Amino acid sequence: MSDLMWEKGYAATSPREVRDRSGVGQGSMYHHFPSKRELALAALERNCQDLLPGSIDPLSAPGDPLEKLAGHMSTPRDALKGCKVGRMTQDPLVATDPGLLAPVTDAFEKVHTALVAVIREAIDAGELPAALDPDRIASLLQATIQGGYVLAIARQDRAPYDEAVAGVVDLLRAAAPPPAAAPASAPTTSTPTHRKVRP
Amino acid sequence: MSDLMWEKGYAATSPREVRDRSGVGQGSMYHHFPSKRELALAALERNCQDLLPGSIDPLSAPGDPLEKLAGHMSTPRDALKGCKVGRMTQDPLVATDPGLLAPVTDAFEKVHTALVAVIREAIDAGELPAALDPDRIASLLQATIQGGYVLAIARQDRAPYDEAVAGVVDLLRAAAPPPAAAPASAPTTSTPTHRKVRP
DNA sequence: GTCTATATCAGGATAGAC
DNA sequence: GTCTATCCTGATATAGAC
Repeated sequence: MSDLMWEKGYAATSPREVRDRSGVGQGSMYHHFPSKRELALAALERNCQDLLPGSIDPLSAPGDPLEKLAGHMSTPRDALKGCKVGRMTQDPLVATDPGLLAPVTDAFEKVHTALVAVIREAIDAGELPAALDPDRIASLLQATIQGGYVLAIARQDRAPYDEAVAGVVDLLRAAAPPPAAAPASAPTTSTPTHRKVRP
Repeated sequence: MSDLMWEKGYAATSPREVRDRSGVGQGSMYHHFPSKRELALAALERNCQDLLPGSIDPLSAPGDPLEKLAGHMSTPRDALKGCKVGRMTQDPLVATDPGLLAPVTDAFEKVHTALVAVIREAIDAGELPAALDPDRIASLLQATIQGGYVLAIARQDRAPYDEAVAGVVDLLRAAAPPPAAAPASAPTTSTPTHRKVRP
């Protein structure tokens, strides 16, 4: 079911397909899950768990903040298959069902939080202008990936996905040096625990 | 059908709903369209025509390039409803049907072309660094919008859409002044017809 | 717990009167 | 050209044997 949700979404996946692909009888499935919806919920939570560590852990690891952001964007992704999690937002049955949408909301929120932390590190390190809003940049990075999938599928070609990702990394680098301020000064309101001075 | 495609996608829309909403008999529909697919194709082409002029015309109009890009991003959009066109890419029946996907491919391509032209103008005008790749930035801008919809629906809140859009505009502005080069020099390979010198 | 067989209903399309 | 009535299939779920 997890795979089928990724390939075809929730609404378009039938119990029959689940049975065929899993080799399990129809009755067994309904013995363990009261309905297709509950099965989908379990599958979705599993898909979120599959993706989250790979997204969040590298961001939490030590390393140069801007490089971590670039690395996050460059993580290999199958642009033409779409996002296991993000795709659910376009499924009308999922988007209108708060219970099914919850794992999706949660997954995006967790990645957002991790991104914001790294963006703050980058600002503190003088790699990004202090005038940038970390929430905006974090949402932009997530949107770039999700939107990249849309463009890639629309063209049946991963090129626009790669372009968008490369574009936002280019822009981050182009925006990098705060024109005149000294990198190590101008502290933000938070305690500068992970401040990092560029040479 | 156009409305239903927007609200629920293609696969999730039944002929019965079309009949109910339009007040037309089932037979009438099949008199004009041989199948649901042909009806959907017509509806989709109509949706593309609805959106394209509003996206492209302002970009082709005269005006400051960077402001045109910012204006394109800030065009009011119903973030929680998703994109009439982009949403189709997540519908498995559409994505696997070249005939249905064609209008979508085409619409994105046309906006991309218009964006690239304006980005070149901005570079020629010295508003953006010449090192930026117009195709990348154009794909990034489109991805930001499409991905913003995904984030907004995931959170059932338009805030992340607005953040992403604001974020990319912030980055464009932050990247703006090419550090040291004279704005009016360093011509690109194309004839600089619409060159614009910043004071 | 798993299986096959079956019930129920909606999606998609057709028939044929008007 | 439009309508109502109807057909066929597959999606979802249940029954009940093993």
